[in-house]
Amino acid sequence: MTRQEQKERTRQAILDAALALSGEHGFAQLSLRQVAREAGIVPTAFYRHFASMDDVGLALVEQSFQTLRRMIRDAQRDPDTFADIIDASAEILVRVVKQHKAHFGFVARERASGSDAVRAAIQRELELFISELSVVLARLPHLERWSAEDVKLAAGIFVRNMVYRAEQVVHTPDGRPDLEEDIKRKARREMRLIVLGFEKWVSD
Amino acid sequence: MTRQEQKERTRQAILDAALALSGEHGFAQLSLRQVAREAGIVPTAFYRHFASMDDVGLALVEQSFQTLRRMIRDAQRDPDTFADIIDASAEILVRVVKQHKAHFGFVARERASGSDAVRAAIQRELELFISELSVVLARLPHLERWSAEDVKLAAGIFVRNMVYRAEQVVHTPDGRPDLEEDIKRKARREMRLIVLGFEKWVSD
DNA sequence: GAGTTCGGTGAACGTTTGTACACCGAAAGT
DNA sequence: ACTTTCGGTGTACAAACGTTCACCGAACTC
Repeated sequence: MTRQEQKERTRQAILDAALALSGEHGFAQLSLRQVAREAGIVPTAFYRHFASMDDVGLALVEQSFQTLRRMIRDAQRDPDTFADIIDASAEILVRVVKQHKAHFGFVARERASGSDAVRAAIQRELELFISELSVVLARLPHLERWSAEDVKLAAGIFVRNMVYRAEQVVHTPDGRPDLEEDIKRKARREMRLIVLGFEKWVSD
Repeated sequence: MTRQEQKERTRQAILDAALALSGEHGFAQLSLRQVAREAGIVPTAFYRHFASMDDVGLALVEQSFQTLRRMIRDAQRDPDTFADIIDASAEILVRVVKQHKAHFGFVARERASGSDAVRAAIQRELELFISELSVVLARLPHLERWSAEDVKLAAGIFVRNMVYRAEQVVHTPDGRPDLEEDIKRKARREMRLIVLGFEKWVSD
């Protein structure tokens, strides 16, 4: 195994360990030694990869949002998405969040409580996500004539509501399809209610 | 000074210390010794008032939501509230959150990242708040015929959006009325957009 | 006024923490 | 084949942690 491969592997082990452990008691209270132990290395070896735990946090933000982006890309390829964009969104939301509970849980938790650097990084990524959704929304029937600001406002409401429902999915125990269906149903209805406002909004 | 008075005073000092310190690095990473130091007592004296830091967290949740409740009660007394309920809500939101940044910051942070007990307590209080808002919303022109579930759905969207704007206010530096105005404006427009959907919603 | 209650004290313990340092051995560079 | 690079190791130390215990003195009870 080349040195580069091995290094990347250990780096990922640290990230995996941090992500797994942060699910139990929050990222901020992880100790460097704890993470190193879980990653199978000695504490001092940690410094060969990250300068501090804060850097690990930033790397996890990046990794988590890569997951999110992949989800969006795949969703847009799926032909079902265009049949009913709301039904498809609710479906995808629950499925993907369930698949990546650790990443989404991390983002949900650290969005409000992480270090300044981590919080800022998450905030930036979410803004980016809102911008991307704005592009999609702008093509909807009633929104063609809206100002860019208004489209972003609507996208923001959408995204924040989805973040909330994603949090719920994260905290839903596995093997409870009834609870998942309930979340999907609520998410759908919420989106529908918001969309209804679109028709009557007078953009300035 | 009676013993009871003194005890209550120290207890409050612990809560104040924990609230103030948690503003910097999050409640979970506070140490008992740190809080005791800030409160002006010796670590062991802490145990005369709380069994653990977790209990302090629960007490802070209660105190924070008392603040919120007082805000709602006062708002409903204010005659301006009924002139335009949306304008008034945005105004009150920013004013009160600014006045109690520590409490609202605590709730925002711990809502997603606190211990299970603290998170559950906050979740319960927010649900309660949504129920109360539902009662108010149910009297609005278009919502009279809605099912209880639908009213709650709408109230949930409202509250979650306000929580987000409250988070923003918490992170807004003092003495920036321009930023505050911007938040108010966005909050107003978001509420208006959501309300527009009310007229067309068909409740089942 | 004697006796009890109880909030606060101070020393002490065993852990865990972050980080420094010198060192090793295999991969990479020559 | 040599030297260099570098990810990982083991020891070490001072600091902070939660919790225990015996103890003090002023506010309470009677």
